[in-house]
Amino acid sequence: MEGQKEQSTLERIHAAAQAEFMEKGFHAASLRNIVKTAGVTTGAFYGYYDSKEALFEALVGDAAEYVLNLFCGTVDDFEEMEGEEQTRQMFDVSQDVLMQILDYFYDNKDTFMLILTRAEGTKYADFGHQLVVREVESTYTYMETLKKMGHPVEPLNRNVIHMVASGMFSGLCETIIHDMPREEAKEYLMQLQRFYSAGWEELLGIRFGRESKESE
Amino acid sequence: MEGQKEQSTLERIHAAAQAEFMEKGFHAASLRNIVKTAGVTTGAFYGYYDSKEALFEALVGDAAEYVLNLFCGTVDDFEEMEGEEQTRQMFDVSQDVLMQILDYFYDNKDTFMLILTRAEGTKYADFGHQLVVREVESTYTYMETLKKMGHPVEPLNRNVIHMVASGMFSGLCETIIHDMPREEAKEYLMQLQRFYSAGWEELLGIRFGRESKESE
Amino acid sequence: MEGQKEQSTLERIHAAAQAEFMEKGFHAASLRNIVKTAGVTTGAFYGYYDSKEALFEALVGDAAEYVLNLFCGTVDDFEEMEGEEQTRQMFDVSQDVLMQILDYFYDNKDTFMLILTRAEGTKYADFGHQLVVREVESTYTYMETLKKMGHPVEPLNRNVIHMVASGMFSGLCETIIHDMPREEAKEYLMQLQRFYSAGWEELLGIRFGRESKESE
Amino acid sequence: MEGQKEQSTLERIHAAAQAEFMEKGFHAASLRNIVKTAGVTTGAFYGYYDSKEALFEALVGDAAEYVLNLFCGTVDDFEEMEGEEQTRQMFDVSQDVLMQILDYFYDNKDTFMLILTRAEGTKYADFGHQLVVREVESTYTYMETLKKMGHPVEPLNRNVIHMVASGMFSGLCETIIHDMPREEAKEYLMQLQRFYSAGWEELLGIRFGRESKESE
DNA sequence: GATGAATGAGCCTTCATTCAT
DNA sequence: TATGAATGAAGGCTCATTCAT
Repeated sequence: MEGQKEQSTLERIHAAAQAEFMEKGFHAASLRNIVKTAGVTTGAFYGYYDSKEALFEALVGDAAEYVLNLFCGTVDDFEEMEGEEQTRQMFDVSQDVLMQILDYFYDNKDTFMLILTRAEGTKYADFGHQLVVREVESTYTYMETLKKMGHPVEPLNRNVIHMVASGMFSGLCETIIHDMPREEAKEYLMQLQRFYSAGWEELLGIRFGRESKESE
Repeated sequence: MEGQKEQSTLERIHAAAQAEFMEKGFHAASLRNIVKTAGVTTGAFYGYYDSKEALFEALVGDAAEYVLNLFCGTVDDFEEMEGEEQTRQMFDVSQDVLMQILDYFYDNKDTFMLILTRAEGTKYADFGHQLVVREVESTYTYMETLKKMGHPVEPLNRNVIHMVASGMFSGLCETIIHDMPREEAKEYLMQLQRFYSAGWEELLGIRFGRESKESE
Repeated sequence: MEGQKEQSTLERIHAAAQAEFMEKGFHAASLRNIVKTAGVTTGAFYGYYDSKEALFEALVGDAAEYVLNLFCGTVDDFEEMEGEEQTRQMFDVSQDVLMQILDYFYDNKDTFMLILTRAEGTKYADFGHQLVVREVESTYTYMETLKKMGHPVEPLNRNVIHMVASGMFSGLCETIIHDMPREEAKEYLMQLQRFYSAGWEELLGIRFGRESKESE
Repeated sequence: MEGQKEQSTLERIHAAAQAEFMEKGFHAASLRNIVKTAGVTTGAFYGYYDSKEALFEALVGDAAEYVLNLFCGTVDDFEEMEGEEQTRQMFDVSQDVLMQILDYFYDNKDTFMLILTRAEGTKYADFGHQLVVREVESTYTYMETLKKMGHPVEPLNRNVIHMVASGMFSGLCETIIHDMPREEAKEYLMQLQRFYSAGWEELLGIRFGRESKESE
């Protein structure tokens, strides 16, 4: 309270852990190294966390959950729309949520670097896969809806959708992984979205409504 | 001599290593566990390989190199074509090499599961990234060529190309990662290619020649 | 708190290490054996030292450095004297420093047994050689001084001086190596010094000033 | 017989062993390394020798024994002389045997480097000590003889003799250890002998007959 | 005489975690 | 809340030597 310069024990542990996990990955990271860097003792550490895994979770858990919730919530909302409305809104909703995620990634860059590249051996290793799976499910349901609405949609296997969705997520992640500047990344993401929209239209044989591209 | 069932020591080591690496990843895999499963002593193991890393390399090195060479060779050849020829052939060349890679992935499924998902801590951890980088470079060069040929191509930043290429590769990998049947996977990949072609056409504002889609 | 008999962990490690190194030499000594004898685990050991080598150093480092400094300091001081003064004091200074070293050897007998006979594989393996080299340099300088002062000194090659100095040091070490009683050793050392003085006088063709031998 | 270029298996083993022992010392030397360098298999090696120790012995045994016999034989012969004769001959006999040893050292330089500096862990570690002990015994006996002959010899403790003899041997060894040229080494050794003679005369209070120093 | 795969004990070192203080 | 010594299992790896061929 008196001075803001001094970091609390916990803060020092977090900082040291972030650096160590980032440098070596979860498995190769050494807890002893972390506490040494943090300038605390092992005993002190175990007063805060029960294990190395718990420490990793503390570092990334909230952010991961936030994105998961953000994405799933958006998808849930989308699924409650009517079919026509879905087609009309799809592009914008998608663009919106992707942009939000991108922003959140950049707001918590270190954290998501950990999640996306250093989580092998933790339950966050399949973070991306979780998002993709939810996306696939939603897209599949949407396709069913289209069919029910009498639109002649080419039948697509869930696996294709998975492959596409996985690619989209992968592309999204490259922005922070390769340290692209945030504003540029937003540009890229919008281009990527146009790319994917065109792809979906090609595959489904339909056309989405979008404002960002009036022509044709 | 009597039966063919007996495996050689090396074969047993390989089998045990494949299983252990697959289960725990390179770092967490235990050499002691591997040799125990293989039914040999550590000393015996070191008669074959110099280190845990060398063992991993023996398991995946050739296959990784093969794909790298296959892909880079194809890209090299493509880059030596004339601009017009490139545009005409792009789709087919691309489809062809992707199909070859897919086939090779399935011919060596266990191996590529290791490379793609369990290589953290080895030099194969960036296998995908290497391919993507080469692809990006080639695409960028192609864009320059188009520009020189007088085609009005929308200027694309390397990073966007990277994001797209990374997504394509990611999609390709999902086939074996999620254990899709080979023949189905080929179908999916062809659809994915249509998807990506449409995406590129959208982004670049051009149209590729392809037989698989006469209409329009 | 209750009794003084209980040794600390570190003391037990030191004692066990001293015994093991003494018995087998640095290289052949087994850390596992040391910690077993000390009644601790390997982990406990590495809380104190970073390596087997660090343990050896902890056992002998200070003592080795002390003698090195004592000797070099004395030699440095000697070299700052004037030539005449040097000749006059040589015997006494030499006797004094040798006696001091002998005493220090005996005060730390176990330690110097390690340094002098069990240090192969460590940086202390050339402890004696270091002292000898310094002695040789000093003697050589003294010879030059004599020459400058106009004394007809027979020219001696550095190598001869090295051989003599090495012998003197070797003789000195035999006292503790062969477990001679300290007081007797002092007697022997004084005789050895008379021996070496006579040798030098013969070789250099001069005569040192000394009180212990008035006659002749 | 046909070609002299090809080395036999045994010769290659010897050469590799010499190099490995020289580089790392007996204990740290790796037999596997030796056979690899020699280009043979471990099995082949064990056809020649029963152990690493046996190999070391094969390399140095004969030479060590030769010097031991040469020295002890000389001392034995000396001890059979009459007292007066001993005093008269001492210097020459001593010089002669030292020169012979020096020559033999140089004739088998690699071998004696092994014996004198790399034998820790073998029975040759105390090679020097053995020579010294014999020398001490002889000198002590000689002193007794002198006493019996009525010469007023200052009583010397065996330990002093040991210290002196040890120094002499140490000086002798420095020649090959420090790679002094053979002919120079001989010069140095003669100077060393004058040094030691003067020392003994001082200590015993007698005078040896020697030709190399007529004066006085 | 030679092979070379295999042994099995041993090497030094690091790990995440516990617990008495 | 914190200490820090200690645990005990496990890590990858090397050793001299053996033995069926």
